Amino acid sequence: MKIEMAANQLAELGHVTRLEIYRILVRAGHHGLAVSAIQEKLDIPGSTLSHHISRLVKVGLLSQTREGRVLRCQAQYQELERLIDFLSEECCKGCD
Amino acid sequence: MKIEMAANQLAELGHVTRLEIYRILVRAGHHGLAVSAIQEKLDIPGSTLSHHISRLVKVGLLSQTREGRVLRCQAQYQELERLIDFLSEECCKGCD
DNA sequence: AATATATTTCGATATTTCTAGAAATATATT
DNA sequence: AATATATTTCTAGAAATATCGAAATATATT
Repeated sequence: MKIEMAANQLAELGHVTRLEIYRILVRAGHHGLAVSAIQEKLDIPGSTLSHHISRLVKVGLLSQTREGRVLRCQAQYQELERLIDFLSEECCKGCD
Repeated sequence: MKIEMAANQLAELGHVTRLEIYRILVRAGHHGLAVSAIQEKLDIPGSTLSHHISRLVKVGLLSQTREGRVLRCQAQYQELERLIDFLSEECCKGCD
């Protein structure tokens, strides 16, 4: 993973509301949750929620699939894995 | 780990220069590196470097120890571990 | 086609962050 | 004490981000 990509993903996770959204979806499993279900859990305006979700989608941490009127959001687990691998890479290579 | 703490740490890592600093120190091992050594690797003004380092220190991802005129910076590995644990926690609890 | 539901886009304001030069501080050396 | 080295703090302008109401869009239902 390129460092710019890692920094972008970390920055998006580095906001309490977005991290809450992300964690809810990580816990929810591959099937994910509808935007409306997330909104019920968080109690924030739709426009704000939509803004945060779209940022997480943009950096690849979430995906969305439409089911009729409902948009379902899913955590992209393999991206989290790649990000964690990046952070751990060559950890302590020059340890004493 | 509280979510506010995790978000703060992620936000600080979510900046290319800071992530570079942090990765250099993660690779460097427990002994760490002097601020001046980091500056040589990155080629940025001292004030900018100092600003970024102090932000990483503030959220506990780095520590600093003075050795005479030199300030040595170290990655706080256990904080990274805690952060990664937070991100992975209850991962896919409701998987289908 | 009209209406209802779900979600996003727009727009505007408030706040935060980034950057780096200049000045200040801390320690070491002479 | 004077000077040199290492690093931080101060400052301020530019850029980015956060928030949310209003309007727009997409789909479903009647």
